[in-house]
Order: sequence, then C-alpha cells, then structure tokens
Amino acid sequence: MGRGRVELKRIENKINRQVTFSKRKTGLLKKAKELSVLCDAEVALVIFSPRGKLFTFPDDAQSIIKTYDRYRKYSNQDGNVELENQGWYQEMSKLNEKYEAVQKTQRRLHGEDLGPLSIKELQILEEQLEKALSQARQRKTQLIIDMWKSFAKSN
Amino acid sequence: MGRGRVELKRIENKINRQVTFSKRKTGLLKKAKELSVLCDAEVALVIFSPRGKLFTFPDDAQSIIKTYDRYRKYSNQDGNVELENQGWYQEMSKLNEKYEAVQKTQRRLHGEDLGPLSIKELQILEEQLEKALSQARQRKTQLIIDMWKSFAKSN
DNA sequence: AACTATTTATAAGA
DNA sequence: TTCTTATAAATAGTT
Repeated sequence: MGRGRVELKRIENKINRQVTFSKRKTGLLKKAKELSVLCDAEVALVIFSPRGKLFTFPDDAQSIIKTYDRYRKYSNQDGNVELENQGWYQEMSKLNEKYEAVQKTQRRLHGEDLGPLSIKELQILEEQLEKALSQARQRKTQLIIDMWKSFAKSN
Repeated sequence: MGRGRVELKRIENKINRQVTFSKRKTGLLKKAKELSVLCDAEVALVIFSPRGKLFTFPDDAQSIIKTYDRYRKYSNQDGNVELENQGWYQEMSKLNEKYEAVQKTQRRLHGEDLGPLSIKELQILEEQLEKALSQARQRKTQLIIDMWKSFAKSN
C-alpha cells in the first residue's frame, strides 16, 4: 500500500527503515485493537523497535501478562496430565540438545577436547580459526585506522 | 477496506464475527511478520479466538517466550515481579538465555559480528583464537607423528 | 471459498 | 518529523 511494491526483506536504508517502522507499528497496533474489539478476541502484541523501545497492545501490563499466562497454559489444558507438559518438554529438550551441540563446537573453537578429531577435522578447524583470526585482526586494524582518522581530523 | 465502513465495536452477528476474525487474524499475522522482517523489529503476537483457539507470530514458542521475557525485564522496574516463577516456563527461558549467550560468543569465534567489539575485546578474542589455533596445530602434528610411528613400526 | 467495490494502509515525495 | 498523495493491500459485503 504505497507508491510501489515492497519485497519482504529487511529495508537496507536506515532512515527508510525507521520511518517504515514508525508507520507500520502504528498500523499494526491499530489493527490489533480492531481485531480484539470487532471480533471479541484476546490479543497481545509486543513490539521492540530495533533500538529497543517498547510498544504494546493493550497498553496495560496486566492484560499482556494475562494473555501470555493463558498462552503458557494453553498446551497444558486438554485433560491428560501426562501429556500436558509434552509440548514444552519436547521443545525444552530440543533446545537443550542445540545448546549442548553449540557448547561442544565452542570448546573446539577454544582448542579444547580436540582428542576425538581426525586430521581432516583438525584441518577444517584450523582453517576456521585462521579465517576468524584474520577477520578479528582486520577489524582491529580498521578500528585503529578510524581512531587515527578522527584524531587527525580533530587536530 | 471493504464495501462499507465499519465502526469499532463488537460485531453482533456471530457468523460475520467469525468470518471477520478469520480474515483479519490472517492479515494481522501477516503484518506482524512484515514489520519484523522489513524493520528488523522484535515482534510477538498472541491471539485467542473467541472460542479459545490460539494463533501466534512467530509460531515457535521459544521466540514468544524470549520476547515476553524481554518485555517483563523492560517493564519490571516496579511491583509485579513474582507473578510466575514456576515450572517449565522459567527453566526454558533460562536455558534460552544461556543458549543465546553461547551462540553470540560462538559467532565471534567464527569472526562474525565483530562490529560491536572494542579494540581491547578484539585483542582478547585474537589471543583466544591464536591459542586455539596453536592447540589445533599441535594436535594435528601429534596425530601425524603417531601415524608415522605406527607406519614405521609395521614396516 | 471466490470475487470485487471500497476503504485503508502506506511508500515516496515535499 | 508531519503532511500529502498516488498506489498497493486489506477486507466487507456479496456470490
């Protein structure tokens, strides 16, 4: 709705992104309100801007908390006590698996637990580390150059 | 948007109300997604239909919980802190936080997202990477030596 | 579930 | 930021 179609991906231009955020945020909050009033639905909408500012519908925290509470309990309310927590439990164990996998990778990026790795795997790790190192150094150099530039400018 | 204005109050006709709910729910979810993608915002939308059916954006519980957590932290300078400290919910959000923290560190060990780091932090990262690299190389060398030894022995 | 006349939202411009 | 306006998108009423 505007003078041109818009594709569904992050708007690169920062100013445009902010302006669009502001407009669409207003629209979204309005529509959330309309849905809840017109259709007698329970709606909770929480928006954090990229800068971390908070907007909600409804405005009062009590309502938001109430709706999220209902959300949290939703999967636990079709009778069977055994099955109740399953949705949460499954998600939790998936998350746990992911967490452990990431930790494992991380230990290797710290040079720990290398025992089980083959030569080829070590080779790959080495390349990753070299790449990361080079990127960290580049970034550091860039920061130092920037510092010098702003130093030179202010003198 | 339609063949007639609509005033902001509960639609009395039950069928109309249901149809409108269904249409507008879809629209609202779509717009929530658009806002989050286009503007890089964090959005959580929870809708209960009048009959108690649940719809959310995003549809994974983890994201909803994360945003709700952030909401609580953001607005909890005041009173109602002890509303829901039980069970899966609490554990899951703790785990979620740990997971994200680890992921963040990991990205840096891969040389990504270095933008926010100071020179000093980059220095520390560099040292970590150098140490890990040296360990990976040592281990690889060791493996190669071992290979040679067993080769020599069997000949 | 489709259609379409309208209203509404909003992208771009001022 | 706020307003204006051309146009895209959503949707109310209808089939």
